[in-house]
Amino acid sequence: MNLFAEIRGLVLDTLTAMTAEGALPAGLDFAAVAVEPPRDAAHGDMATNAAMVLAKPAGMQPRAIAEALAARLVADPRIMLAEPAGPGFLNLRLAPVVWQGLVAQAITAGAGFGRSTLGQGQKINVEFVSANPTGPMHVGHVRGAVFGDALARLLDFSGHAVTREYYINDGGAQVDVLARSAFERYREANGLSPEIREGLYPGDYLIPVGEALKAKYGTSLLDKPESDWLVDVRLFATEAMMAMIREDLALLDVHMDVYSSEKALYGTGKIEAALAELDRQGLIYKGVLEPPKGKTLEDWEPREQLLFRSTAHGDDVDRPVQKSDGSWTYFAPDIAYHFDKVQRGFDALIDILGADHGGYVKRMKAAVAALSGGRVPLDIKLIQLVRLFKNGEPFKMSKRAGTFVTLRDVVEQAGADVTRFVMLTRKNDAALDFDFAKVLEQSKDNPVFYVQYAHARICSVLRRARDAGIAVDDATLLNADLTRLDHKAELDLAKKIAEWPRLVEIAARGHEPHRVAFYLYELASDLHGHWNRGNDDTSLRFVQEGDVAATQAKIALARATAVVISAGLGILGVKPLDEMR
RNA sequence: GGCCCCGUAGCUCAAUUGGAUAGAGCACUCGCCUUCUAAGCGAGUGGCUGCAGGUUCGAGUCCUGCCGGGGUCACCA
Repeated sequence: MNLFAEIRGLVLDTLTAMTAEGALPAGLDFAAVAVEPPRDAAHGDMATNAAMVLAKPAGMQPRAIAEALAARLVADPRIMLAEPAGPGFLNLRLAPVVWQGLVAQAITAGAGFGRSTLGQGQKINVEFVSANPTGPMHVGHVRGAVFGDALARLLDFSGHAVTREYYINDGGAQVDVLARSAFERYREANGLSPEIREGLYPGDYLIPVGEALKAKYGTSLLDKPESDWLVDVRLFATEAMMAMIREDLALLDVHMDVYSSEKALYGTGKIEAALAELDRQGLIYKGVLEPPKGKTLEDWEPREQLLFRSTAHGDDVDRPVQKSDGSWTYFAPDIAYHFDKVQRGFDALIDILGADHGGYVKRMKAAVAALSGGRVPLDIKLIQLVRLFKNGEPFKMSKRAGTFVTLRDVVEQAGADVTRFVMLTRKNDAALDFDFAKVLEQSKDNPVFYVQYAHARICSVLRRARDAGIAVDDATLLNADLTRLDHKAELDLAKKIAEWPRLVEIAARGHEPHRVAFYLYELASDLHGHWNRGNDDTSLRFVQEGDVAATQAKIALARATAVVISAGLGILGVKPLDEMR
């Protein structure tokens, strides 16, 4: 239940009534009327812009509308005060009983508090990671994996039917390289010295693949030409890599619903079908592209290629779908793949790509726009890179894989929860510094710890109350006399909790999970602040000696805070802690 | 050169999708532990939101043009 939406409903009803009474001209559009928390708490609990938005179309002074609206709103028991302010805002102050009731709502809803029906069950596909199956996940994949998974959780929480999907890039030349690299390890397993030539993958992670190949094929492949073993070894090695990738992702608690293979699109007619659909729309033609301006390519030569008229849907130039040797470009099967997603009935698609793929965005959007008849929106989130540090020094590590920091390295150093949280404390399109020393620091400088500590403190209070023989189970708390929560500091904390359902919707609408992390930090800050107020004013402590009723009311507030922290961390994929140890 | 992203306090970043006097943390200054966890809290200092125009009741946010940083640019995925 979004309290802001509820009050907006009240405002709209009131405006409608005013129209009926002739206090407002008929036919006004209320769509732009908003009810929001004001930036400055001194302005009240909520503010509506109704008077400003309606002044011009109504041909009235904002002030006059605001005053008329205010006079009617205060008749509602939820509205304690309504006063026009500034250029025409109407500031609202809500009755304490609203906030007290909200505490009960949060406890009742528990982990589901803030769940929204915003998505209306809309089917939405989140494609992320989609790394080449040629080795373990490395640090560059971590942020995209965490972001995609958190976004999926956020969309699920806000009422969407989410599918997490991984597109296996197993159709290109790099999986042939993988096969040859694995074959050398297979020779090595048979006692021969491997020839890891330039361009092959040198990583140790292929040694067990070579041994597995030996277990399966013995020595039978050793003397055969590549053409005899390439297909089998490639399949074997690719599957081994995918198994490893799944394990890596599981370390971060990331689990895909669907794995789609690029290679599987070849030979099925799906690529041809997708291009035929584009062709039917007159978007496929043979042509020669202009050389890129301002950049000299020595080996440039005019080439006639099969092109997709992506410029018809907002791209800057048309894009080749076929190489000069007649084989498909990477783009062609990806078009087919997105066509497949459209045909599977998704209402919206999201792709999460590295920022270095920014040049790919327009053409993919163009393809989806054409193939779905403009019905299915595609949002592409570009993930900026992560710079690793340790105590402020650039961090390089190369144990297992030889040349790069792996996902496993990061998780083993920092832990999954810390890694996930930190990766989500920045907008996706801003670069992020990840310092192994700082993220493990146990101080308020570290947002992960800070939020966890707030949750642990609340659990500590609950334990203390139980030790004192006070019942604090949810059912009891719901029956507590919440009107005892009458102090401004307590109501302020309840107000922060009230923002949660609204924040979920804003974050979900914008595909911006980082907002959850920032909100949790603010909520934790409010909790810590309130906690310390108990130092000076013992009447604000959660546990009140000799007053069970007051204790239960105050602990209900603490419990509601914990519920929100827990729900928020759930979206980030981080486990709340009951104690800090 | 084209396109995309970024530019906000000394530093790292937010800013409720166009709202009121632009907010946090760090750093700096000053306070708070016989106390439900001081692993914390409070107060203060700090801004021409890169620059210049435009749109409107109102712009960090939208539009145009510059400046600076990053990414990317036909037969790589």
